[in-house]
Amino acid sequence: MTAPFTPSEIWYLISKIPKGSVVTYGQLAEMAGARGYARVVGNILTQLPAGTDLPWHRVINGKGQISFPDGSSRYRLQKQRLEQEGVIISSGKINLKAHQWHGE
DNA sequence: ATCATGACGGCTG
DNA sequence: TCAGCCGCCATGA
Repeated sequence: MTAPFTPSEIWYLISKIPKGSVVTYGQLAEMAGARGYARVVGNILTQLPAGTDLPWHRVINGKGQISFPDGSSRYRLQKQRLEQEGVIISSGKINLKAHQWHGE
């Protein structure tokens, strides 16, 4: 854990993402003051407990896509949760310009 | 110390 | 637009 931020900092940021909005892994890293650490943010999400209350589904990659194998159960769960919040997903892609959250 | 792997991202043809 | 390729950082074998 040599990263310039701790898991709890990332968890906090994620808890602040408004319903119906999304942010990218790289964005979270930047918000935590560490450009280039997108991958590490992903590593942290992997450690999340199964029934966590954090809205982890609002975190997607920079291409505007869900970072799970298309069709996998986790992919379907994330997609379903996002659509339920009003996020439009067409052709597996999300319009970042329209849904991306830019901080508080 | 080296190698592979991952919920990433940017550049390029 | 899209697939490749490469760079990036942490973690575990």
